[in-house]
Amino acid sequence: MAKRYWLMKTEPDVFSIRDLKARPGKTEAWNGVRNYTARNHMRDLMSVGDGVLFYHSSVTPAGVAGLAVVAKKAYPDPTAMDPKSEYFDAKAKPGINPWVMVDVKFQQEFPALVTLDQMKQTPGLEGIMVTRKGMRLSVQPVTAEEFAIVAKLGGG
DNA sequence: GCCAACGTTGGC
DNA sequence: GCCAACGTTGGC
Repeated sequence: MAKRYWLMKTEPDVFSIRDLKARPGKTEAWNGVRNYTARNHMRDLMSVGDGVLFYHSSVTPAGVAGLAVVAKKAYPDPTAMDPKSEYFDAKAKPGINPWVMVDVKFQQEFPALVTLDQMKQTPGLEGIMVTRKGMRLSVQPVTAEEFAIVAKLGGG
């Protein structure tokens, strides 16, 4: 399958690019996605080697903090079946757990955040989803061109 | 199956 | 903290 590119959002207070870098193998399971569109992107379209723009949300400024890569294709997210988890979903049962996660591996942290505002002003990024008002999808597809432009802005 | 109410996201 | 946008829920 052809390599694809993604933007994945996280609140850095919860999990940041530095947390990813500090993980064993610099790899983390991307659990807690509870939106069907985002789930479908992970389950149906993501493959090992896909590029990831690692986006920090709910901070000022928000923006892409670095690059990562998909290290394992989608598999069941156990936090959905853990009553003690904040991501628990009563609909999830063994065998019918609707939620999946992928593993994501650290590639690089940008020297400076590529901010939302910067992306809005950059030619070639007119269509990137994250700049659209009200766009809150946590796993978004980006084009190879958009990925390359953001990587370059980040100094990657 | 429609759609209003509700809850959440996330930039500002 | 505000509130627009949007996804989900649930009554009908």
